[in-house]
Amino acid sequence: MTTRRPKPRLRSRVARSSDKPVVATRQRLVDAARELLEEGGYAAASVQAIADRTGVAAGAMYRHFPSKAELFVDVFRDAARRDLAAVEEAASSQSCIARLEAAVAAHARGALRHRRLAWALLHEPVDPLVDAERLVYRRTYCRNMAALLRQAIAAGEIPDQNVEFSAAALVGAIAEALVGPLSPVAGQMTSEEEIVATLVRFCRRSVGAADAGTLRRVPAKRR
Amino acid sequence: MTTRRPKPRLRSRVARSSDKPVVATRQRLVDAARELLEEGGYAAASVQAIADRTGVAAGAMYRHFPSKAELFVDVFRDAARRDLAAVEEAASSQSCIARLEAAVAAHARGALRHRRLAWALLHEPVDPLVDAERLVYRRTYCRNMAALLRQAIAAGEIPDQNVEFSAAALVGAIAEALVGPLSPVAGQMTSEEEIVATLVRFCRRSVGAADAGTLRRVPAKRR
DNA sequence: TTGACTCGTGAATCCCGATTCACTACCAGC
DNA sequence: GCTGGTAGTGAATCGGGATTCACGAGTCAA
Repeated sequence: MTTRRPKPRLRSRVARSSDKPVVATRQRLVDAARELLEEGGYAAASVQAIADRTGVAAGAMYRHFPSKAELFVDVFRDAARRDLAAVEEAASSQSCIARLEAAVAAHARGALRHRRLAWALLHEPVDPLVDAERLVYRRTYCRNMAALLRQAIAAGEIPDQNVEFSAAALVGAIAEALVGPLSPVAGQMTSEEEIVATLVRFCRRSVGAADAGTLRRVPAKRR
Repeated sequence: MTTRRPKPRLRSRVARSSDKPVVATRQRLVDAARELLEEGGYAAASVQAIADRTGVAAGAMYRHFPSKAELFVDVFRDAARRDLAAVEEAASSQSCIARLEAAVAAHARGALRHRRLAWALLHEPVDPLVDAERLVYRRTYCRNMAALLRQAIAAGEIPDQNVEFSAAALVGAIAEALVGPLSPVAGQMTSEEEIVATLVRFCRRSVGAADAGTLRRVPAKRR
């Protein structure tokens, strides 16, 4: 009943000299959680399961996170950071739509491996705490997309439109086409590249860019 | 300890003559569940809450459904039937894309009221039992959409494309743009009609139909 | 060596919502 | 008035997963 947990008070904490990967556990917990999320969604990621996979006891988690929810905040933050970085890096091409395409493709490729994780990242509801973190990711994702759209409009490569709306719709379309439970894709298409190509084509069209590769230049202007 | 619940054995059961709405309870349970789903998602729809709203005790639910999951199967089936009916009815116009537009618009309008419900219908994960029912709805929805696309292609109104894929992407785009948690829409746009119009425009474009209203006829053919 | 601190253990506990069940209330036909 | 059947009650029970905590063990610095 007395006050346990006597304020962690993080000292300078010189790195251990031992060879065992001491720093690991916290990260290993996050990794284990991510893996479980990927394999069976939030339901499969119980504290016990996470601890088991990490190779520690259930209670150990609470040495590193005040609650399960906080652990997942980290999981989300991690995964989102990676995804956003990949997408951003991809967006460094010539024309604006090319950048948009690259971003979509990068995101798609990431989502195609780790489908469930991508879905969990975007949709699966969890603790409010985690939801808040998810929202950050979503917002960023949409905002990036919207920025690309704005540039493309300014460059006259696509018609004027409500970029926020289009961005949201794009995110939805991507998520659904790629990771929707039994997205029709799975059975029909063979190569990942084919899927990505089809998706990119869809996105291009949806924002009003000229259709195939380089053909047909849109006159710009018009909503 | 003895065997309670002595096999219901449903007799012919002549309707009661009393004036009280006896038939109601079962349906009222379904309605209450739907309302709670709409208000606070699955988390808010506990057996207790449902029973409370219905005005009965928790145990009463089990007179009508073998489990909570089965109740929700009914909820989903109900809501999905309504939505699909509305969409189907709307799809009775002249041109194929007009039908597609009408379907999208009908669905959108339904989703705009009852946002959370729409989201739950499409995305929120629940018992496997309910999930199965949801899948039926989804499949039907995608299939309808795909059928409309196929017709439009045959009629030369939109370019050839992978209809399954486009259908899935459309469903995703719609869901996200309309009911995504804090879809960017909410703040920006005023009237429901404006939202619907924007969405329809987006969908038109994404499948490759000519852009605005009647302007610009697409030559058809090309992927 | 000792004290302070960190990492970890794992059984016990807590929490919370679904489910059960003994019992009551009403109704209909005999 | 009985009897069988259905609808409903609500407290008790169950189950599963998160969280706690008393108790090591290793490790540093004084």
